[in-house]
This record gives sequence, structure tokens and C-alpha cells, in this order.
Amino acid sequence: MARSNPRSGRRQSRRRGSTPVTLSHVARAARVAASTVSRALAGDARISPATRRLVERAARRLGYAPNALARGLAGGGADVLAVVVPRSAEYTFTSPFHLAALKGVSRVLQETGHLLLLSFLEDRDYVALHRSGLCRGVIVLMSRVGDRRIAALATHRVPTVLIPGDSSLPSVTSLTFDVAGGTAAATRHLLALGHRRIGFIGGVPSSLLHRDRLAAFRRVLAAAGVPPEPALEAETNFTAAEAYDRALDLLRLPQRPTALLCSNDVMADAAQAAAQHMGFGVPDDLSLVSLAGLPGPRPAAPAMARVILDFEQAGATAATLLLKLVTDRSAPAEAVLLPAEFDPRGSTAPPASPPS
Amino acid sequence: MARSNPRSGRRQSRRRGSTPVTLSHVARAARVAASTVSRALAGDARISPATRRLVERAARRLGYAPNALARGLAGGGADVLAVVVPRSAEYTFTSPFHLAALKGVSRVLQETGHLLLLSFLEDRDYVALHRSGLCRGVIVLMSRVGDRRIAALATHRVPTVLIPGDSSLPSVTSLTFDVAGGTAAATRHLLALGHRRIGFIGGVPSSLLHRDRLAAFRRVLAAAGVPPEPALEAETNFTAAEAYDRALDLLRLPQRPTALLCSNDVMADAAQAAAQHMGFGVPDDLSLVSLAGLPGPRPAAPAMARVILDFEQAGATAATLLLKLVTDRSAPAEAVLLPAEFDPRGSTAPPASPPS
DNA sequence: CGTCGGCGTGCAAGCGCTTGCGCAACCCTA
DNA sequence: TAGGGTTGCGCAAGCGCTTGCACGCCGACG
Repeated sequence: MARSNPRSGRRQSRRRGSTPVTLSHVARAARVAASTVSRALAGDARISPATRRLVERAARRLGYAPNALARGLAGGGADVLAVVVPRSAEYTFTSPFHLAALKGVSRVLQETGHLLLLSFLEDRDYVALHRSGLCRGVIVLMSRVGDRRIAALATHRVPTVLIPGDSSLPSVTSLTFDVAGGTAAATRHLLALGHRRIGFIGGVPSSLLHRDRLAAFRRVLAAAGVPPEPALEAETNFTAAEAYDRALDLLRLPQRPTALLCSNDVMADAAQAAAQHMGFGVPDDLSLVSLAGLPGPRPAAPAMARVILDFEQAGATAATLLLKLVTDRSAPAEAVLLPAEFDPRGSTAPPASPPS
Repeated sequence: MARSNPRSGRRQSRRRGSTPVTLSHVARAARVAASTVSRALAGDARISPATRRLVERAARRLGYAPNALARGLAGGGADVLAVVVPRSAEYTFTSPFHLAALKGVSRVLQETGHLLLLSFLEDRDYVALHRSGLCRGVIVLMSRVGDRRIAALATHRVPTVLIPGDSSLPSVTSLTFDVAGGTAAATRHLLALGHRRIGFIGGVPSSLLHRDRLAAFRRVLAAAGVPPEPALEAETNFTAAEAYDRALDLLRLPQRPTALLCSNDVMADAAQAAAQHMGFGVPDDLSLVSLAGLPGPRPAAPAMARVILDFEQAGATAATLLLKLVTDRSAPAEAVLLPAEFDPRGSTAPPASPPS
């Protein structure tokens, strides 16, 4: 052990070897106690400026890198936040929405000098992840309703932020898009254009966003006196392929819908392809609305009418909120509602045959 | 401290509170020593099956979750591998190639029960990341030539895998696509079709892949007796926007190229758009080749002739190699060469005006 | 001139875990 | 029944760091 001989340790101060430089090495080099080094590097006000400079120079000279494990063990934890996505890595790294959220989170973490732990938990326990000490808090992206692991996070008081939130877990800080409002606006827009037979191509029933959208859709129709028609409501696994098939199904109905509400851009594009396949033009023969699109221009033509969801901003805000939760464990849970504005564009028009 | 009173601790075994359950809690519950619990849970052969079962049941009953920090401090380190990308999170989460590699890495890590630490290091020290103990090894994605931080990883003996490799660092395990071979094949293909004025829209000069491509391009041209023409070689920052502009520049040349080699699919698509903008059809007026495409079908028409780079496979292999390096620190560095096959498709044709 | 506050440092106790070593108790053989 | 070798477990030391507390030094006060 080099450590057994302080003198030799100091002598080879400029070594580029692989011997890990620890606090005590710095302490010996600076001729102070390890605790003084720890405090000096942490910016403790009790350490005199002279000593601090001494320590800092010694640390730099030796190439000291603090051991996050030890620091975490002794103190609060490492400067790491986790993002868990209850979907496969394959899907996560493909979904524009997940990616946008990850961008936002990453941006904030980088600005604040934190590291990102990414986990695609399909089996692992969320609480164990935090218990392991590897991260100080977790952001859960697109959790499913009734996921017991999320509830466990709450009972174990793990700093957590949900995107979107789960109304059955009010004690957990969450960011939720007002998809109900956006969907309602989109539905009203179609009603105002004269549509009465409106199809709804949703996602999986356990999706929080799907639930909110479907409820809003039904509510607005009911308020307008349009009788509910289950045959016009379809479920998918949020993929383009299934959206395509369901769109085909709906368009082949004896009384086909004159407008289609799709869960997101990817699915709306698929529905448009399906319509095209059947010889229907958008928006002349069929109005199309995407209930989730990222901000910014999209190349497709005609410009799709969409509800805009800024997932990147949501990710950034989530990270900021989590950072606050982590530093102040007693901070109250918040439930932030993010806007989901409907942006009507070229893909909608009055139905071809005017309503009777 | 609940710990001060073992009895009360055992009594509330089924508590859902937030008191962290430690090894010693399990030890008391199982009436054995902490070391025995540690060994039993680690699968040490010295522990009798009976004791092991006892310990396992106690651990499960208490909801014990090992502390990765402590484990890492005492033993080798946490089960975490890091992927560092020397680009912004913004870019990384947008580039299909980076995402594909991340998919591959994630898949392997999930299968082996490891966690993924993601870092977009623009300033931070790579070595410090490892010294911090937070990860056992790092995968560097798309590093630039001469990045001193990569060299530092080697001198500090940090388990590292590079995608792609850097030939100036033979001691670091790396995965490199044979882009030279792919580029050469593509260039020869164009030459065989009769093209003599071939444009090259590359990336940044510090990119390893860019260098290999450009060198191979020049080499093949020289071997065919085509005189070098610097005006036909363009540099970009790998974005569609710059590729579009450079393509426009090249196509406006008095003696415009009859074929274009683009660094990747995104840039080739942009070049096609530029050609279209100028009224040139592909492949009739202009042959187009992408020097980097992911496997699998692409929607664009005509099907782009491409050099296929399976980044997802590369990511998976990198993770596997890194895992090996981590467990066996004395394992020799490997330099794996991945295929980069040229797949000629509809976007190339003989030049409109036959060569003189 | 003796004593009382700071102020700046050092000491030592842990954080939760792994692991080398020692020590019983056991079974087998002679 | 006594010797040896296993087998199964506990003890305690440490991994590198933070932090409560004690202590020595200084000037300032009475």
C-alpha cells in the first residue's frame, strides 16, 4: 500500500498512475487533517481562506477526485437523479415524447451538475433503486394507472416526480398536461365544423393520458347532445401500426366517421396513411386531429391540427422540482398543470356531406 | 434510532415506514451475524442451505434492499455502467445513430441487471466519473480525435470501450465500423456506373468516422486515376441544415458533380431535398449515396443506396465487452471491426451525360 | 496580568457493506 | 475414545468520506 508510507506518496505527486487519490492523501500533502480537507473543499465557512487555498492547490496538484460512494454513504447521497420509464429501452428511445422529456431533464441536470441514471424498469423495484443510494430521487415517465411501485415510492417517502401525475396519488409531486382541456377543445372544434360522427383512436386503457382524453371526448360529445357510440372508440398500444389498423376498421364502418381524433402525431400520421389507402383525402373527406404533438414545425402536409404538449419543458420542470424535493425533504407535494393547447390547422374541414 | 433497540425493530417487521432496512436488521431477525447475511445473500458456498433460506426469508420479510453505495465502497463498485457522449443531450437524443447505440447498450445492461448512467460530458472529467465510484466502466460514443479525456481514461486504466475506436489509442478496447471499406465500395460503385465528378459531403474534421470516410474516398479516386478535386469535398456539422446548404453549393458549381456521397441518411435526405429544389431528379440527374444508414427499411423513395451501420448491435457488443473488462481487469484490449456493407439501391444510376 | 470568548483544526465515530481470519462444533478414522 | 480434518459461522477491520464535539490558540476584556 502506498498509503503506508506518506513520504513516498508525496514524492510522486505528479504521477499519472492509477493509484486512487483519497482525501487523506490530500490531507498529508497539505499537512492538515482529513476533516479539514473535507470542509475546505465543501466550502465550509469555518476554514480560513489561507488553509482553503492550501488544500485546494494540493488537491489539484494530486488530481484528487472525490469518491461519490463514500460521500454518499457518509452524507446524503450522490448527485444523481434517476429517470425510470416503465417501457422497454427500445420503445423509449424511439418515442419522440419520451425523448423530448429526457432532453429537458438532461438539460437541467447538466446545468446543475447532476448525473442521470436511466432505468427501464419492467421488473425491478423502484424503491430499491432509491434505497440503493445510487440516486437521490426519481422521475417516473408515463406511468400506468395503478402501478403499485409508484404507490410504494410515496409510502417510502422517496423524492418523486410523476409525468404525468396520478390523481390517486395526491401526495406525489406531479406534472400533468391538461389533455382533457386540449381534447375538449379539439372535439368542440370538430363539432363546430359540423362533424357528428367522430372517431377516437386512443392508446392503452391503463395510460393516464388516454383516460383523460377519452373522458373529455365523451363529456364534450354528451354535452353537445351527440349520443355515445362505442363502435367509434378504438384502443391501441400507441404504435403507428395499430393506429393504422384501427383507422382502417373505423373507415370501413357502414356509417364511417367524418373525423378522427388520434392520440398523438405518430398515430395521426398512420391514420392519414390509412385514409389515403382507402382513397379518402384529408381534410376533404376526413378531418384528422392529433391529440399530442411536440412544439415546433412538422414537415407533414397538410399541417396536422394538434394539441401541443411541450414534453421537453415538462422534463426540465420535473427535474427542477425534483431537485427542490431532494434538497428540502419537507417540501410539500405540488401538482403542476401544464397547458395543452389545441392548434387547429389544415387537417380539419367541415364534413363532406353536411349534417342533416 | 430504532437501531438501538433490536427488539422493537423485530416487532414491527411488516412496517411500511421509511426506516431503511440494513444488513444488521436482517441479521438480527435471522439471529445470525451480519457477515453471514452478506455471504448468504451473495451466494457464498460456505453458508449452509438451511441458514441461507433463513436469511433469505428474513430479508424478504423485512423488505431489505442492499445499499449499493456501501457495497460499492467495501467491494468493487456498483452495478452501473456509464455511457458518455461528447455532444449535447439535445443532439444525442435526436441522432438516430446515437439512439440506436443507446438501445443496444440498454438491452444488454437490462439483461445483466446493470444500471445506465448517462452523461453528456462537455466539461466534466471522464476519469473523475469513474473515480467517483458511481460506475465501473464507461462507453464513449462518437468521441473526437485527439480528445485528451479519452487518453486520460487509458492512462488511468479505467475500463473503457470506444465506439468508434481511435487508432492512436491501441490500448483501449474499441468497436469500429469498417466505414473505409463501405465508403470505398460506394465510391467504386459510382465509378463503375461511369461517374467521374463525385461530391463528398462530410462531417466535422475531428470526427473519426469522417476521417476514415474521406481518406477512403480519396484513395479510391486516386487508384482509379481520377484527379483530386478539393472543391467537391464539403464539411458540415453532421446536421441536415448544413448538408442541404453544402449540397446546394456543390450543385451550383459550373461543373456540377453527377453523384454525391453524404455522411449519413439524414444528410443524404437533405441533399435530395436540395437537388429537388434545384430541379434535379434522383437518380436520373444526380446519384446519391448515404455513407451511414441504420439497418431496416426506410420509408423514403427512391430507396437510398447506403452503407449499413448497425449501431444497435455495436452498442450491445460494447456493453458486453465492457462487462468483460470490468469483471476481468486484466483482460487484453480488443479492437473489433464491425462490417459496413454497401447496399446499392435505387438512388444511383449512370450519369446523364456519358463520360467523355 | 489572569481569564473568557471566539475562531480554526483535529479527533474519532460512524454510514452499510465485504472479507480475511479465527474458532467452535461436527464427523470420520484409528 | 482421542486425534485429525472439515464445515459453518462470527469477529473485526476497513472502504473514503462527513460531522459533532473537543481542544488549543489568539486577542480582548476586567
